[in-house]
Amino acid sequence: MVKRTPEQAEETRRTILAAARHLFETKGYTDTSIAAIVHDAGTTKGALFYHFANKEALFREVWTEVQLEMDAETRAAAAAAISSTDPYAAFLAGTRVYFKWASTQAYQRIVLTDGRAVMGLDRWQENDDRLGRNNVANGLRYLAKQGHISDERVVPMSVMLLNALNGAGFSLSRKDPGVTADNLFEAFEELLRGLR
Amino acid sequence: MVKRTPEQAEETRRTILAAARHLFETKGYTDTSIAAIVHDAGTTKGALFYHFANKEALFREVWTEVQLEMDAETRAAAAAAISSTDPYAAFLAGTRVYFKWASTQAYQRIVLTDGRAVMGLDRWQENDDRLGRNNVANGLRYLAKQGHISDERVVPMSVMLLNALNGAGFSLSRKDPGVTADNLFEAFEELLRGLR
DNA sequence: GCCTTATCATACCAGTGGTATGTAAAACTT
DNA sequence: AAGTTTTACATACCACTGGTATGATAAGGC
Repeated sequence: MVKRTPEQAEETRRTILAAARHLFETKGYTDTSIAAIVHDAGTTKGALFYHFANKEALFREVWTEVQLEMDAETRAAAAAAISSTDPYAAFLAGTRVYFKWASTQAYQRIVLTDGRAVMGLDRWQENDDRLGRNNVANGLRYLAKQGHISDERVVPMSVMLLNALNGAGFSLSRKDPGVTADNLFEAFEELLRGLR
Repeated sequence: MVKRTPEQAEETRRTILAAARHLFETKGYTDTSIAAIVHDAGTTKGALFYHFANKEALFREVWTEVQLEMDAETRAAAAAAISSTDPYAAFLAGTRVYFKWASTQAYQRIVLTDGRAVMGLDRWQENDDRLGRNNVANGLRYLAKQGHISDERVVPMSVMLLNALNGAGFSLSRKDPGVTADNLFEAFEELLRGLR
């Protein structure tokens, strides 16, 4: 049997994506061969190259998948934490969830480490601006509207704060001595509240 | 002629390193083939694999070379800017030079982007801790000793600030609208002076 | 003057991402 | 219902890659 129903085709597509995601996460992009992916997925290269243009396109789909999951979770956390007493509350809740993601191997390898190297900087920016940084910028814009930080600081600050969180995630996962999720995030909070 | 004098051997080694550095900088690690390197260097694979264990080892030497140049320049700038009136002066002078490096294509591709992906996180950390982050940590330790920031903040802050600068470099080189080297660095300075 | 050894050059190899082609079943046409 | 087209793969193949094994030649020590 070679031809499947559309549902079956979607199924093999998802199977390939799942196998690729797992391998990209554990072994990295370059150390993951197409042969290994289709082996784990229980299919062949024919199926893979039918569903995806090439290895990089497959990676981009995995990358986007991870980013969308992160995005949804951080937005939800921020929305749920909106407070009338502390204008920083929603922003901090969102960043705390993002920080949790940035500490996972999946996010580090797929999104942060390999993502930049595999797709060029341009494509990475294009996607990351939309998903990652834009949320930070929106949060800062809200703080600016409340008068807590200055307007023209929003853009440069969003870049730096997002990257600060990425670095914090790396630091945590590498178990730097004397570093915990809590004291890292406290430091970040201090950084943020110090602004004017 | 196949055998050379030691000086000639060193020369070919340097030629290979230079060709590799140029290609890694302009085309990236994966899009640079060994064949292209030895072609540009005017030698053969035999010479390359005699002088370097493998492609990754060659890359690591290039990486270290770039990092050492950056390190020397930032240290010099910081040392030259030590001031009795402003305790932040030396630190800011050093970070300003680092920021300039972080805006160059060479540093972005070789050190920041490909570096993490090619050598694993472990090796990258190991080297980056020594060269990049350690300088930031030392600067912060100095500020802590003066009582401007708290001691236990030094480590987490050094991670976050270094990554903030990296991000700033990316942002600058991608020409984000309304972003200049000056206003980026002013934002960073504000971030730093906001600490206590 | 011989022998060892450093410094390459060349031929070769296994594995890689990617393509061309074959093929069977589903879906559409009439 | 039969025939045709198209989808969803499977298989065989290819150019190229990093890396290795082997060969060659001159330098340097004895």
